[in-house]
Amino acid sequence: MYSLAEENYLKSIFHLSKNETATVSTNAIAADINIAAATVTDMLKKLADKKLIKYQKYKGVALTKTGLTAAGKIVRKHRLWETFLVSKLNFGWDEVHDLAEQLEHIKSDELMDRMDKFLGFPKYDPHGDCIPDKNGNMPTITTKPLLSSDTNTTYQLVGVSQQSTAFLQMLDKLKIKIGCKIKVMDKHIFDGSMQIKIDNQTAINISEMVAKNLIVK
Amino acid sequence: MYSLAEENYLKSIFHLSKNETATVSTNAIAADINIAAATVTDMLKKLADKKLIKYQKYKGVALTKTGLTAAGKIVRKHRLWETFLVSKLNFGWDEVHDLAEQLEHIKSDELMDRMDKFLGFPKYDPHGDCIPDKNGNMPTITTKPLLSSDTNTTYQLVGVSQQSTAFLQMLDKLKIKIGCKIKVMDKHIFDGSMQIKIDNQTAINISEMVAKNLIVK
DNA sequence: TTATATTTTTAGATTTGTCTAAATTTATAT
DNA sequence: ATATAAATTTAGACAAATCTAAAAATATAA
Repeated sequence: MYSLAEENYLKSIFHLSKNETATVSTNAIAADINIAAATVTDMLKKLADKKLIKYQKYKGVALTKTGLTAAGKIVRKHRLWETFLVSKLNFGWDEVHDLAEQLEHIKSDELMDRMDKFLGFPKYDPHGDCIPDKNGNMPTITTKPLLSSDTNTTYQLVGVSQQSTAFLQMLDKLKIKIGCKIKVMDKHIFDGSMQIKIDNQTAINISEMVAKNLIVK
Repeated sequence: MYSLAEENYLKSIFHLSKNETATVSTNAIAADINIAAATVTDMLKKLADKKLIKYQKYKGVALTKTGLTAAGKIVRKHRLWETFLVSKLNFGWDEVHDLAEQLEHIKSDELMDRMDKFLGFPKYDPHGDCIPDKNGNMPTITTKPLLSSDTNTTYQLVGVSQQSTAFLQMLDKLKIKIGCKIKVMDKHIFDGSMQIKIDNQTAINISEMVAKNLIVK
């Protein structure tokens, strides 16, 4: 088992290395978790001793296989807890981060497996991010909810994650069809809604609910 | 906010002072939370400085009003989490203690209020112990051990005063559940055992040991 | 009531995770 | 290419929570 501090470093390295394939710098970690760079250096040595990261002085770090699955398991817990808080306790999706940050450190695989089942084995958390499997592996999916997409990027609609008549009829009205091109113009933090263009037509506004259920690549 | 360690001391003092009205001894706390007596002394000074306990060297401690409600809130969280684990995630009532011991330290009143609502505002946890209200106050209810009950009277089982796995498993075998009706048919002076009917089924015999640990109203 | 045992506290040390300030290494710019 | 800036590490310190061993206070027993 890892300490609370160790888990936070692993998680930070995990998130920071997501975009770049390269190594993560000491300062980046320090800024991310709000801790002095000197402290980070100390902890990196400790994590390297435990074979959780590859670390060379002044050269930055990367997770080892062990470190990656350890981090993946923490992220899994975080995202399952967020899903629980939103879908069962009716928290807003913008209110659950700090709480999940505490809950993710609860030690029990059994608990999370039961929670997973209780929630109906969700694939995405309330922000549209993938939930890693019980071994900490991030499912390699090239598709994702439009909700977690980047502004000013064009995607293709490959599916929807909801079959209700009301939803599908709405898509018809909006001329949103499987296979169409969706360009994300703007995202509003306030209510999760976004401005999009369908096949280069005039921009329309869709709610968070809709964006969450459109699966794009 | 109190540290994890502080919360554990408060909880321990709370539980230990439950029976006796007198003060709690340093050694009793040390034994309860498995920590050296010298360490307990240090922490008692700290808690006394914060006005959470009344403490005089060599004389033992008692919770102040502030300390009592602080402890009550922790106990509330513990018992709400146990209720959640058993009633929503289908854990056995004998499996949830250690997990609740972790979860009770999550910092968020909002979370517990929502959980309380989600669970339907339960009055008792899975072991039949009262759940304190949101201000940490323990409801005062008139309950007693079945052992001190009257013959030919029907009671309702509201709790058990022992948490050992052996005991809880035995109750499962005997189909004795929290909330069930217990009619006292006969009491044997000789060995303290008694003849009872559970929910009007055929009478069974239980030992004094068992009768002592069943709390009814 | 006085010696012995038990309980509690004091004193000093350790571990973990953090800090600041100074030194060192690497990167950047002229 | 070398001076300057930025990033990183080292060194030394600190707080929280713990420990062991020894001293002091309290309780018990002959």
